[in-house]
Amino acid sequence: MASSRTIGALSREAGVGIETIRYYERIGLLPPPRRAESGYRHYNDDDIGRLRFVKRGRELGFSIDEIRTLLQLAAQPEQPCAEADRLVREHLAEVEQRIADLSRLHAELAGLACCSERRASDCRIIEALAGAPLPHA
Amino acid sequence: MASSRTIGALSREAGVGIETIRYYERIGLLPPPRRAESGYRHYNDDDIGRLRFVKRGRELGFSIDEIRTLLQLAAQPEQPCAEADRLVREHLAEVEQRIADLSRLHAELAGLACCSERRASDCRIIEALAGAPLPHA
DNA sequence: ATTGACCCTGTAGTGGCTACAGGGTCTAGG
DNA sequence: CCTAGACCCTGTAGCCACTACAGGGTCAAT
Ligand SMILES: [Zn+2]
Ligand SMILES: [Zn+2]
Ligand SMILES: [Zn+2]
Ligand SMILES: [Zn+2]
Repeated sequence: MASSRTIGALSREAGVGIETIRYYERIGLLPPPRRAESGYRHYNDDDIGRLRFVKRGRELGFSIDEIRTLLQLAAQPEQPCAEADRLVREHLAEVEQRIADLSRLHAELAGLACCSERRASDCRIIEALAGAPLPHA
Repeated sequence: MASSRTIGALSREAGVGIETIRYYERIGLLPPPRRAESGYRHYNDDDIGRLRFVKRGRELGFSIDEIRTLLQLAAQPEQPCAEADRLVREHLAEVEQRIADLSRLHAELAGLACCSERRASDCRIIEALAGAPLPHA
């Protein structure tokens, strides 16, 4: 017995918003589901699987396009998975880059804190933004 | 002699794109500059200062709204700078949160790597996305 | 029959730019 | 004086990945 569910039920089962599901369909990430006579969408078990796949991909920070590729790879079970591996490595490098950027930012911001006793004209934060040279201590 | 420059010159001096400068003006982050009879914008030295302030703020990851607030604070030199300090702390917390999120992501992705010798049907990456339980090693 | 939960389409908004299209202006060289 | 090319103008649309309506139709229980 293949179970069938409306978009609301799918939304609850997969933990993805209704609007988001319709958006994924619109951009071709999910296939158009069967429709009842009323026009209501009806989803089967494969559809949950696919949507959960997308959700996990997003949680891992993959872009929609990267997920599109991963879905294609998953649909060709006999092909070697080298490309999936490459994609993960590439994405890992992106994440590392973002962490490095944010860490640099963090250090700069941490160096600015704690001057709330001054007037704005002497504030280190304002000075740093306005371009006054900071003492290089 | 107050020097005056067109938008192209300002763009080069501040290191901010022309389209971006016009965008900042449109959203009220920069004041509308003097105009020549031709309609060309002309900027003075204060305008460079303000634009550089904005640029540094963006480089530090502040949102446009945060920069708006910082600009207002900088314009009131007699006020105490407690609010600027609070804003920086708050922003620092945001950055820390983002780093934490990305680090979690990084760990998960790193745990997936290196299976390019297999077929897609056995690929750990595909399995992990499809929801197959990973051995908890 | 009515209520209220659910569903539909289509459009517009978010942030922070960026990229045109389709024009006008300015300046240096010939 | 004329023209080429660099520069400038406005207005609009696109990017990403959603999210939030407005204005309607459908379904199940009472
Ligand atoms: Zn990626
Ligand atoms: Zn201060
Ligand atoms: Zn912030
Ligand atoms: Zn693999």
